[in-house]
Amino acid sequence: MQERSAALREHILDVASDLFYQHGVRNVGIDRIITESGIARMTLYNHFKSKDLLIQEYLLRSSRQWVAWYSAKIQEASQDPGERILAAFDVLDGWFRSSKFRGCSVANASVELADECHPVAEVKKEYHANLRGLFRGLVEEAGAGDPEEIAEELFVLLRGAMLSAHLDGPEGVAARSRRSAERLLSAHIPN
Amino acid sequence: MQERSAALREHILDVASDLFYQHGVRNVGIDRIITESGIARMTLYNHFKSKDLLIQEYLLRSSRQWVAWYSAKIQEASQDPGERILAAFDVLDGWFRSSKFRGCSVANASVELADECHPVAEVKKEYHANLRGLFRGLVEEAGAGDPEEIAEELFVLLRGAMLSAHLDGPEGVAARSRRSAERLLSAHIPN
DNA sequence: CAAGGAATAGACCGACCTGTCTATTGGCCA
DNA sequence: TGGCCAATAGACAGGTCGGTCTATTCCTTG
Repeated sequence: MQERSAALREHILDVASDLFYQHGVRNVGIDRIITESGIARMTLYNHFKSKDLLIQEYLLRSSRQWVAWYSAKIQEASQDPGERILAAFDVLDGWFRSSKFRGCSVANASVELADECHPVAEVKKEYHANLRGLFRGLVEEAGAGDPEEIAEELFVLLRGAMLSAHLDGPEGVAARSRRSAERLLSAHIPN
Repeated sequence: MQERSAALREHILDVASDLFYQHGVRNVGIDRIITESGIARMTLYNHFKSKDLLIQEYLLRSSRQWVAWYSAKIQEASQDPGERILAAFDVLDGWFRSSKFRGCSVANASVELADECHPVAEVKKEYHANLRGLFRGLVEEAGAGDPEEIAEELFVLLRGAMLSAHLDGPEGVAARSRRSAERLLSAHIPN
């Protein structure tokens, strides 16, 4: 039965992901992951070749999961395309306020692993492409003037909001970013 | 003559600041600072009690210098209060494009030193207060509707722009953030 | 039951880290 | 010239890190 082995691998990745996100990839050592997941050292190294690759897998999974969650939240928030864009910022509030929130996993890891671009760079690329695509889709649906431009402006706004909520706390950040988005859009759709 | 000692201290702080900003505070060890500044180990520890305090002093100095530079650049960019706010984003372009640019030193260090809030927290507080004050002053001068709200929105925009330029490169980021600011303001001052 | 593969505990290695200590050298002032 | 303090080079300690190796135990399947 190799399900057990696969489940164990998932468990390790779960524990590592929590620790990496909560304390940063550089502040969490292999020993801690081993201890908290209750497995043997060699079990980890049998499933993951190195810490760097473990980090890469953590980032890949968490970023994809987040984009999927974010996209779904937006979709179910509203049917109106214009409202959907604004909902993309309302939706952040709950996330920002959750005790687990600690900013963007990809951005954090990119900052922590400044020099060694190896594992993070690819994930960052895919993640940002997906997120940009999501925003572009929303803007195109809403039929605003220049989708590329508006989507990019909203993307920068999202980044600022995530960083602000991380560094200063969640209070009012999501609501304010929604108002910003509102104003950006109203300037783009002048009717 | 204690000038020599003070100058040496400045030199160490200069070298350490460059390294910390360029590669991250966690990715630069004491040994590297010693080697690249050409001083003895004990000289460093005679001037700075610990690496954490050296980091704190680096952040304090660099953040104050940056706010002073940013403020001056904005002041000299335009006399018109409304234009000045927009100039606050134009001005970023040169900085983003400089080869030394690697994002916001305070934000980076805050992410790197996630758990140990000791040295960074105070600096972060002062830095953000100064920057918020700067924006509030600009908005108040321009006489827009709700200075607190607008300044805060612009602040989030600035953060997003700095992070974007850091992670994705400088191309177009400053110009786009200026357009965003333009739209935010035009929505606030509807005349 | 027997065999084989995976998980286990833990010793171990070399590298790196911050910080301390010592013994020596060099420059400034009385 | 003699004395004082700071800077120097480098050894050293204690800790953490990522990663390897081994010997043992457990579980599943034939």
